[in-house]
Order: sequence, then C-alpha cells, then structure tokens
Amino acid sequence: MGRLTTAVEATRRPTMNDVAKAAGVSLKTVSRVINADPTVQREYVESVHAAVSILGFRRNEIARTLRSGQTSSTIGLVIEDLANPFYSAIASAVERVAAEHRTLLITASSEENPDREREVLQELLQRRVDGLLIVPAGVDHGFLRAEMARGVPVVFLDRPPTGLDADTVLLDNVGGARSGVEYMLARGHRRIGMLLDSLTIFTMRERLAGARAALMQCGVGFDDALLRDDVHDPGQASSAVAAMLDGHAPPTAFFCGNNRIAIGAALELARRDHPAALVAFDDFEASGLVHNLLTIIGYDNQELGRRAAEVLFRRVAGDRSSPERIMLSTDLRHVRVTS
Amino acid sequence: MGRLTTAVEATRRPTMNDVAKAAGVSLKTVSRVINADPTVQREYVESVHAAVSILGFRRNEIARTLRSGQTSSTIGLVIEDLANPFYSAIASAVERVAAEHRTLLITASSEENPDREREVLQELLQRRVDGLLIVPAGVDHGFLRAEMARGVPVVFLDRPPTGLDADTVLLDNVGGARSGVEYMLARGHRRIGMLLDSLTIFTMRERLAGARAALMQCGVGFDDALLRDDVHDPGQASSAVAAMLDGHAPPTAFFCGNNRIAIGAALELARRDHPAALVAFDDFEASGLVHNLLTIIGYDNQELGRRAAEVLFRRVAGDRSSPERIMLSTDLRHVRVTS
DNA sequence: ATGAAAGCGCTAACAT
DNA sequence: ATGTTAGCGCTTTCAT
Repeated sequence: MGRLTTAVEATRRPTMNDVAKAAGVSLKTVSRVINADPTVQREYVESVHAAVSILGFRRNEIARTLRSGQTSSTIGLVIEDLANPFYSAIASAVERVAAEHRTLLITASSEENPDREREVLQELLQRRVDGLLIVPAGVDHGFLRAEMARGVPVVFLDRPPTGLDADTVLLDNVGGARSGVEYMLARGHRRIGMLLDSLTIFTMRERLAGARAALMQCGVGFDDALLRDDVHDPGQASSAVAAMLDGHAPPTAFFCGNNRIAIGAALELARRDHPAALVAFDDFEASGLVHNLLTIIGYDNQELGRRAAEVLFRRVAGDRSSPERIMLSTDLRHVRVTS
Repeated sequence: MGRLTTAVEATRRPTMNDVAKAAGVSLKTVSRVINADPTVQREYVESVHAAVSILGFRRNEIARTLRSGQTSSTIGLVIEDLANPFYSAIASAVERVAAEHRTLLITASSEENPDREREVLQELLQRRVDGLLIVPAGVDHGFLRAEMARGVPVVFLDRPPTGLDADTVLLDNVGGARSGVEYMLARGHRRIGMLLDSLTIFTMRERLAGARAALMQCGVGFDDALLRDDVHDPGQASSAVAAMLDGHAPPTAFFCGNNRIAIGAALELARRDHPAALVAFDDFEASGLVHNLLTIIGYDNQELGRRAAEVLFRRVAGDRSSPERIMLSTDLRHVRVTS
C-alpha cells in the first residue's frame, strides 16, 4: 500500500493557493511575499517562505505572463543554422545580453528556407516573445509590420529586411571586400579567383560588389571566368579552387566569401602545396594553421549579436525612436605575411 | 486628427473574443475553427478565417498552455557556452529533433558556473518547459528530483548527473582515449605529452584514465611530468606545448583532450616546424590544415544531441521506463598519416 | 497591512 | 453543430 501511494504518481505542482493554505495566509499575501513586496509582516514572510520550500513551490511564469499582460522575459532569435560558427557566435552574444536582462533566448533555425522562417516566426509570436532578432532568409517581411505596430520590437542582423523598415545591424561588407582585394592588388596579384556562396544572399552580393569595385578602380577589370558562386561548403570550395588552378591562366590569389570557403580553399592549396594567396571574410580559430599568405577581413564576431541585442532591449524598454541602422567596420588581419 | 489616431498607438492584440464578434459567432466556435475541429459549418469556418485574417489574430500560446495545463511545446537546453562548436553542434542537433516535434528550444549557457546553472534551470522550470537537456557543470542535481517526480523529463548529455539517477548520453571517453594512445604507442612513441582542460570536468578525467590505462598496459607507465591540465584555450595549449618541447626529454607526441587544445598544439608545432605527432579528441573542420601526423578520436558530433533529444521526447510522450544510459562509440580518424 | 473578487485568453465540461 | 459556464494560476483592482 505504502509503496503504491509513494510510487511515481505525477505529484500535482503546488500553486500559490496551496502555499497560502499551508502558511495559513491568503493567496494575495503569498503573491506579495513571492514578489518581495515590503508591506508584509515579517512573521508572514517567514511562514510563506517555509511553506514554499517545503512544498517545492515554483511560480508559474505562464500564468504570471498571461495575467500581467506583457513581458514573457523571452526573446527569439531566428538564424540559418546554429551549427555554423558564424551564427553560434551571434547566438552566444545575444544570449549573454539577454541574461543581463533576465531574459531567456529561444533560438530557431530557418535552414535558409523562407517558409520555415515564416513558420518559426509565427510560433515565436504565438508565444508572445518580448522581441525578435532575425537574420533574414530573404523573403518579404511585410507580415511583421502588424506585429511591430502592436509593440513587438524586431531587429535584423547581418542582412537587411525586405519590404519593411526596421532596426538593422550590418557589417561593412562592401568596404571590407574592397580593402581586402585592394591589398591583393597592391601585392601585385592581377588574377584573383572569387569564391562566393549563393548570390541570393545579401552579404555575398555586397562582398562581390566591393571586390569588383576594387578591381575596376585599379583598372584590372572584372573577369567572369574567375567567379564561382553557389559555393556552400569547404568541399565545394576545394573543388572550385582545383578547377581554377587546373584551368587556363590560373589565379594567383583567391577571394573567399566566408570562413568555410576559406578553409576549403586552404585545404586544396595545402594538398597541392600551391603558393596562391588568400583573402577571406570572417576570422576562424584555426586560421593560423594556413600556410599560404592569408589576409582575413575580420571583425568582432560577437559584436554583431551584442549590438543587435542591445538595440532590441532598448526597444523592449520602450524606445520608439526611428529605426536605427548600424554598420560595423571590418579590419584586415595579416595572418601569414610570407608564403 | 487622422494622422494622430493612426499614429503609432500600441494596437491591442485581437483575442478570440474579438474574432467571435467580428465573425458573428460564439467564442467557442472560433476556438473550434482555430483548432481545426471538424464539427463546424463550412460557412462559419470561412467567416472565422476571414475575421482572423482581417484582424491579424494569432492565438495566445501562453493562455492555451495555462488552461490546457500541460505542454508548452518548449524544451530547455543548458550548456556551457554556445560559442564553442562542440556545444553548438549539440544545440543544432537538439533543435532539429525539437522542430520535428513542433517544439521550440531555449538555449541557456551556464558558463561553467554551477550557480548560474542552477539559476537558469529554475528559470526554465518556471516557464514550464516540457523537458530539460543538461550538460551538467558539475554540482549536485538532487534538487531536480522533485521536478522529475512531477513529470518533467530530464536528460543529461556528455557528463553524468551527480546525486541523481536520470537518462544520460555519454561518449566512450575512456575507450576512445585508450585506443588513441595505443595507436601512438604502436607507432613507437614513448613520451606522450598530455594536454587536458580542468580535471574537474568529467570527460577530462575519463580521457586521462583511458590514456593512462593504455600507457600502463603497454608497460610504459605514466609520467606526471608529461601532464598539463587546466588548459582552457588554444593559447594555453600552445604555451604548454612550447614549455614541454623546451624542457628535458621533450615528448614526441601529444594527446589533446579536446579540439581547441588540438588547434593550439598544432599551431605551436607549425610555428616551430616540429614533427611531433598529435592525437586529439573531437574532429574539427580545419583538421586537414594540420601538417603533423594527426589522429582524431572522432564521433558523430551531432549524434550526442540527437540521441539525447530523442530520449527526451520519448519521455515527454509518456515513457516511464527506468533511466537509460547510452554510450556513443568513437573511432580513430587518421587525418595525416605521413608527417 | 491584508484580503476578496475579478479577470488575463484560452480550453474543458457540460448543456442545448 | 453550437453556445454557456467555469476555471487554469496568477496579478490587479479595490475594499477593509
């Protein structure tokens, strides 16, 4: 018998009412104690705390959020893929800022799928998050306008929104790419292979534009034969490098649109012991292992997330000034100067 | 006047009641339509949908969760640091499984701080998550027992819980380390430097034990002078390697407790053009850039998160069988065979 | 300083 | 097939 009753029976979770009964006070007094309202007798405070601890009471945030109307102390971050270090750096920085505001972070991956992105945004809005941070997968975000009007702050990172005016934090993609390519040109390179992910991605278009601008300004011109887009991973980057090196008039340098492309390119060069130079967007921890001349177009990769989160929490706190556009500058990091 | 009233006024969010009025039906009919209850006249279904779309109604999940009692369709993952690729791989895999269950993921970093870990767990429980996945930072988790009895499933990953019996998914740290070191011994290495993060971390103790077992079994014995623990990042790993190589009777090989240590060690060897061999836990994307003989003690780094999440959702679905202990095997990956 | 009553937005139980 | 009533666990009036 005893064993039966003490066995795994889903013990009902104690509510404030249970605590009130146990402590011999009213429900409201419990609420006051839980919320550290100073207008409660010390005696009551103590007995409530005792009851809380005995019963294992834990306030139901769901109920609190519903009644008090507004803040769920939760924000949502929509990115492409948490496994990619670029995005996990953003998530990590956002989470840190959120913690300072006693807010939890829901991370959701869109997997570059606009439909999935929309779905995930709906789910986040249904949960009444206090705000949204979005690395847009590129569709129209007009459907968020109504939510924003209802007071849900939305901040875009890394890529601007489409069909919507909202706070946005971007990198200086054009400037970074331009100065990286200018550096290659200054070192005498004239044939620079361009390795980019899909040009449907805003950052890739911008980086290509910056690179092109440098080439044009220097009078070298832009050779379409040296461009490979839709390079999604290191393996494809390696193949692209291999193909270009095996072709006519191979490049003497490569511009890599992101760090995974840089790793793939460096691997192929290492395999061939080829001396081509590399200039690449995004730093990565193992960059020092590259034996070729390597110039990184770098930036503080936590700053993107941090700045965006800061803007978001300013909005959550009530700031209704017009949308902010922040552009983070990049710098050249000469990882390996001699090849 | 018109401009004033249409200006940014926090439009109240429409409720089911508003929809009901707009559609000329009862609240409950709206609820039925929203929940796709088939017992509603087509005519009503249509007018409700119309009202929903005109008003921009979005069901309040907070209210639904409160009333229907149980599932918030949210789970929590507590890790050390989202910026570390080891953890972001876990988070990514968990998120994928969660999405299959139409569940969102709250990620929270403990930053290796037991107090923070506890805080974060409290906050997650207050939000009534459907379940918890924890990479424990190493304190006593007995306080979770009451929650588990109340039906909140908890699964531990990468490290076992303390003071609690619960589902746990681990890597074969001992076996992996042992076979890695055995391989080095078979290649003739007798002085193997050991680079590990803090030995307060379960995985580090296990990996050390495995390495030690291989050394003892082979009759080489364990030399404390070759052990460096508390190696937290690549920089410290580089320094440790430098110090050992500059000392008496330097190692001819290094055992690296994780991938960040491996990167630091490889960097130092590359700087010196030193031929020491490396054997390292965890694969990393840039491992191919290492020029030394490199053997990786690898595993499917998404599997840890995936398996743990699968167990969790089985529990959420009601499985009350006794706690499961899953151990994932490792394999040796010979990244660079000739040095 | 404390408590009683109402109600957040929704769903469950029970009519009709 | 539809509506009415009650109530999830809490906070917010408003009394006392």
